[in-house]
Amino acid sequence: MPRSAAVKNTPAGDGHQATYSISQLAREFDITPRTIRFYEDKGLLSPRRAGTTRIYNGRDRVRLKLVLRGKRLGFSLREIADIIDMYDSEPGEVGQLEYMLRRLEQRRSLLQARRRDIELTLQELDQLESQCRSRLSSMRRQRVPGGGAGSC
Amino acid sequence: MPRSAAVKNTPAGDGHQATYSISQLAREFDITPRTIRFYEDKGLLSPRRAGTTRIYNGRDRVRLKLVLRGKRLGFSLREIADIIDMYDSEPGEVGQLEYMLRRLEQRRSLLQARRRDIELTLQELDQLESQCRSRLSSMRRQRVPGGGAGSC
DNA sequence: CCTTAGGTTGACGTTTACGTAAACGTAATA
DNA sequence: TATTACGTTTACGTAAACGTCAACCTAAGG
Repeated sequence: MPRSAAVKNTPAGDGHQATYSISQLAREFDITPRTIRFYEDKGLLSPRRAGTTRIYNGRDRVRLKLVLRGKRLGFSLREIADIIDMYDSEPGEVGQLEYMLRRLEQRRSLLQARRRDIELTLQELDQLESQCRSRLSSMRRQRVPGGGAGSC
Repeated sequence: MPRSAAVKNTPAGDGHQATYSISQLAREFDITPRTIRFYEDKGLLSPRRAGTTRIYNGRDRVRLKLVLRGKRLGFSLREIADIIDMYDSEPGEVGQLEYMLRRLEQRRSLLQARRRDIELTLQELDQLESQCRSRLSSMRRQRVPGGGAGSC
């Protein structure tokens, strides 16, 4: 045997899903195993166990991805847990479904507001950049046009 | 005199800018005075003083607005300080300007990535919502169509 | 004069999201 | 057999971003 069955176990054509070790996922998403265990402690993940060792499947991996995306968007782990749980909650009764619809609507408007924030900021970056460029070109017209880094 | 010159001092037509007390700003942006002082402590604000009392002008208010927008976008106060300082930094030399252009470009791509995250999430919300709705309608077709809240 | 409504500076407490280290088990490899 | 690489739990440490007092000053109003 070569010395590593790593990267992805049982990706074969049979019924088994691909599985991952904690450090494989950590490497893939550039976080530490500690972080992944911490997320599990907060109820965001619940991988299978082989004895004491954690084994993650494709669904676990997707959940982790969602967690990290939520973090990039500035949500707390508690909020993320709430959101993710909506993804794979069983239907339940009518009241539950209506409640969920209301919460989805809240999320939507919040995300739209955030997107608006981003677009405003991007516009301001554009302004700053053009100011920068015009200053630069006016400076270059006046003095030492050959300076700067990379010219040597 | 009525008992409050509050809301906005000297908004008149002379040279003075509008000024604000700390609690006025706190109310306007729905944060506490403590938060505003904390931001000052971190170098994000530097209002004028009348004796010991802080007095904020229009520019201070705009800075605070930018801080809060940065927070909504998930930036740390240190990052926000770095960004905001670019807004009103004096031109400086060519190297500085080029450095600033590179940082602007980094910010831009980061914000674009975040916007992409948001759009993905919004799409998923759409999917969830339509799943919800179809389940709801199929449930209503089968049983007690007159239920729910607000019907009494 | 006393209260009330605002302002100030410490200073310690709290929550979140991990980092870091100790102490241990296990399986493959030199 | 000893090392190396990976895994585990438990526990304490920490940085960020405030909250929450306490103790004080100060101008306006009844």
